[in-house]
This record gives sequence, C-alpha cells and structure tokens, in this order.
Amino acid sequence: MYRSHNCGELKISDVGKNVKLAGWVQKIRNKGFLIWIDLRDRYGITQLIINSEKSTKKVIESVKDIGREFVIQVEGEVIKREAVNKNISTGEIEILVSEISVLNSSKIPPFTIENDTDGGEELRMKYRYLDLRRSILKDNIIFRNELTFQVRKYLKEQGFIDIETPYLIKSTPEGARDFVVPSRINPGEFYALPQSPQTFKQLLMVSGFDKYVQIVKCFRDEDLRADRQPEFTQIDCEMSFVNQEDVLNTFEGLVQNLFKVCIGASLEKFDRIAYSDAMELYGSDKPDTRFGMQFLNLSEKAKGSGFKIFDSSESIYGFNIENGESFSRKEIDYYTDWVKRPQIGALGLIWIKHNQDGTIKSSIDKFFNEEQLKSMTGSKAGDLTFIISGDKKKTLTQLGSLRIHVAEKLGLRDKNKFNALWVTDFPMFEWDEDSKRYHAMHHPFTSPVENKIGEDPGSTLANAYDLVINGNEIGGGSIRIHDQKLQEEVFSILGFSKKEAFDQFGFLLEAFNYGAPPHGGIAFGLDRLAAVMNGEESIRDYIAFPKNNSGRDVMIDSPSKIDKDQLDDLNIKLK
RNA sequence: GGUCUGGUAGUUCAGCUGGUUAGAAUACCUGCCUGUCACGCAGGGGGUCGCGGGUUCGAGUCCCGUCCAGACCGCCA
Repeated sequence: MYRSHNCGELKISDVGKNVKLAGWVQKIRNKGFLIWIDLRDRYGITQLIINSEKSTKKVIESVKDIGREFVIQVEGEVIKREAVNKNISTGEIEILVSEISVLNSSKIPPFTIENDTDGGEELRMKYRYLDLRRSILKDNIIFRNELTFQVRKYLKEQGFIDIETPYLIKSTPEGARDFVVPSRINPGEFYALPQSPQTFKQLLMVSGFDKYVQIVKCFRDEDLRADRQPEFTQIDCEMSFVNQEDVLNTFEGLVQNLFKVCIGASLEKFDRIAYSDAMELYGSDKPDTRFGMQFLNLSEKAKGSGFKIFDSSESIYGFNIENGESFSRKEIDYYTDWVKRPQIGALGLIWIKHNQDGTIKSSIDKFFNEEQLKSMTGSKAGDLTFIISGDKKKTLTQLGSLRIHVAEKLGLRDKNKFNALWVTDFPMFEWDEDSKRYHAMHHPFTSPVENKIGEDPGSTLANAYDLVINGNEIGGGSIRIHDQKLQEEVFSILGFSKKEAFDQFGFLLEAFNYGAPPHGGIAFGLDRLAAVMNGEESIRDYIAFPKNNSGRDVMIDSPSKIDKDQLDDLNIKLK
C-alpha cells in the first residue's frame, strides 16, 4: 500500500493517526532545526515536518537529497500545527515524518509548478504534463470532466442515446477545409476527418433513433485563434419529430441545468433576438447582452446638414455611453485610433458629449447646432455618443467591435454575470463575391422558414438558431431538410449540379426516399462552453493537450515528416 | 495569404540616440537560521543576446534576409 490517505483530506479530527502519504514535493523550507515539505497530489497539499529533536538521523539525512517535484512516500503521525495556514484545507495539521523514501527523483522543472508560474506559453506547452500539475489547469480539466458527466446524465434522463459515428469519412467542398487521411489500400484516395457528424446524425434520424447525442471530436483545417483549435469537442445532438421551439426548449433546459449543477448559477429564461435585429442593435451575430449600449440608427436625422462625410454615407450609426462625459480628449483619441487600425478599418470616429450642464461638445459642432445634436441622438445629459458612418454592413460590424472594446475597458463584461441569448431567423444564404455564388450561412442541410427559396434566395430565412452566452457563440443548429426535392433545390442554389450533389451527398438524398422523419438538432462547443462558464476566453486551458497557434503540438512535435517507405505505401509523392 | 508585436541567464524580463567586463528578479548550489507556508539572512555559479549576412573603428542595439512564438484580419458551412 503506497498511501492510506491523499494529500487533501486530513483534518484536525485525524490527529494522532499514523498515516502513509505519497505525492510530489511542491516545496521544501529548511530552517535547520525544522524542515517542512509541502507534499502535493491532485487532491491538495499536506505539510510534512521533520524535527531535529524528534526525527531520526536517517530521516533528516535523506531529506538532504530531495528536491522539487521528487515523488516521495512518507509515513508518520498526524499532529496539530502550531501555526495554522487558513489557505489550505489541511492547514490545521501536519505530518511528523517517521519514514521517508524517494519513489522517483526529478530534474529541476523548467518553470515553477505554481498558480503564478514563471513559465511562458511555449515552454508550458512543451512540458504540458508538468503544466497540468498546476492547480489552475488541473481544476479546469476536472471541471470539464464534471461538465461532460452532467451533459450525459441530463440527456440520458431525457431519453437521448449516445451513438458513435466514424472519424474516417468523405471530403466535401462545402464549409471549412477538411483534414484528409490517405488510404493505403485504395491508392490515390483519401478519407476526410469530420468537421461534424452532421450527415451521420441525420441518417440516424432516418434509422429511428429519435434522440441522439455524442460528445465528439471534430476537425477543421483552418487557421487557429485563442478560441479555435484544429480539433475540438462538440456536444452533438439531433432529435426527430421536433420543430424549432421544441429544440430550443430542450436545450435551454440542458444549459440551465449545466450552469446550476456545475457552477451554481441560475440562468433566467433565455432572450431571443432575430439575426437582423442583432446586427442592427449590436453589430454582431453574437452580441454580448450583459450591458446595453444598443445602436441608434442616425441615417435619417444626421443627413442633409452639409457635413459631407454623413451626406455621402449609406448609413450612420452610433451608441451612447452612460456617464461618458468623463472621457478625456485623450481617451476619445485612443478609441478613434483604435477603430482606424486596419483590423477594424473605420475611417474615423465622431463623438458627441452631452454635458450635465446642458451644453454639448462634439467633433462635428461646426456642422450641427446644439439643438440638432440633441435631437439627433436623444441622449441623456452625461452621455457620450460614438458615431461611425459608411457602408451599412461595415459600419455595423465596426461599431460592434468598438462597443465590445469600450465595454471591456469600462469593466462592463462582468465574469460572474451570465446572459444567454438565442439568435434566430438567420438568412439561408450569403452571397460570396469571390466565388460569385451563394453560400449556406449555417450549412446546406438547413431548412428554410418558408419554401420560397427559388424566388429570392438572398432574402430567405433559415430555420436556424445559435446559442450565444456573454458574446460567445456556444452552440448552433437548425431544423433540417428531410425532403429530397427541397434538398436538391438547396444544392442547386449553392451551385451544385445535380450530378455533383449526388456524387457528394447521394447517400443522404437517397435516404430521404425511405421515410425520413422531420428532424433538427444542435451542437455545442464543449471546450468553449467550459471556458465561458468560468469567465475565460481561451479554450486552450480546458484541453489537456492543445495545439499552438500554427497547429503544432510542441510537446510531441507534430505534425512531422514521414519516411519514404511510408509515403510509398500511401502512393504519395511530395513536391 | 496579410498586418502588428516579440526572441537577451534554467525562467520572466530590463538594457535609451551604437561605446569598457551585458544587468535585475526568481530558480539553482553552499552556509546560517527554534514555527515556516512567496520563509529570512550571507555568499556563489550561470550568457553562441534565435540564426545568417551587411553597415561601422566598434552591433544585444541600426539595415536586409530567415526561422520561431504570440495577437489580430482573411478564413472558420
């Protein structure tokens, strides 16, 4: 028996017991007459004490060879501490060591294994197994385990069945770039790793598994971000005989339950907003609704005063910042520069300050008198209005970015506040100038709200919905097409010939001929959900072994070259 | 594919308009220390300034190229 207890459980009531512990050496504090060792495992830290009067020479001698991160085993008596540490659960006791042995030594770790580590990102990724010893990361991984467990528990109680779908599937041109895998026994042919199990879960509906769930890896060969990994995990769900309302209710229940049992937060009934309103009011399809600052459409009121920039703009939008009167000229200049950066791309930022004393100050007071400025924005005294004008779509997204940035700076993005929102009524299609054709905004299997797609694809709304929490897209789904003719019609608008459609998705079209039930579903990003629930942006800290910015795993050093024999086997010649 | 930022001790960083032997903190090693828990005190070792080229009497510093990392844009149905 290596241990009788773990390092997080001994309490004052255990005083007098003889115990065995094993773990890693967090820190040694050697005062000469007394030596303390912090012993760590995943449950916590227990302080060991070696006393120059009470301990044997053998024990005192062997401590001299022990260093940080050694794996040791000790035996000793639980005693009450003279000086209590209130920061740890075992802070009232310590172990008077009678036996100590080294189970394994350790090199000096390349960074400190502490919450406030001195290690940089890259180094910690290289030694991820050491980074995972830090309690911040360890707790994230444990949180993730609790989250997946609660997902499975809740959905099982609702009658969902967990079914695995294949990872080696078929490449399709729609959507993200596929990761491909060469087939050795079919020379010149490739599998693709799934971007999502979309078509398989629809086929399972045809099979009659009317409630499906899978916590599943998905793969997308696109550039990475802090919240984007090439392989990530989805909670993938599908249901038969449901309309949009059924799906939203079912999964609102799931998400509310997860927040309650995992972090003790009760979410109110989710708000709903149409995509077009989200763009018009927040300049984003995933608005952060923890705070206001909704947009004002000033296009009508602000034109016709001889101010060329406004008069020549398609649209003029602004938003008010409460008590923004206190913004200094320097701060306003900062935001002006911020929106003018190429990443945002605005040509300028116009501001109107509504002072408490009733006066108005503005960057455009040469062109408008005070009355005009007051009536234009309808703002309260003390407000500051930021205005951007230009092409409608660009103006809205630029102002949307500014809104988030201002809120961030003002501390309005409260980590302990959660605001969940369904975004609905997405357009079916988006026109793509590069390829001169329509693209599916959600995916090609999404059904239209009304079947009039032939008449005007651009204005057709989709039976699709996204779940947004605190400005993060947490999930998305749709009611699918279950009719072969309609599916063919959608493919044709997306630019597929009939032959192409059957080559790519013939199996699905064929399946629709054999009694496909009405169905729909949703998929949640598990990594992102875990991060958002903890008020974090980066999903990397919720994945045990993530990849870096260039898609590399710096620990195992992948991707890597393969030798010529392997390439020959796969029938692949490198350029 | 693009824009920006960075690469200096094991680690995190400072190093100004180019100028003696490249610093700090921390980690590490040695000694001391009667209650530590970010222990404290004294001392010590530790550097191919990412790599290659150029300018210069002289380059960590300036220029060009390159590699790596990070943030963002494009991309991500």
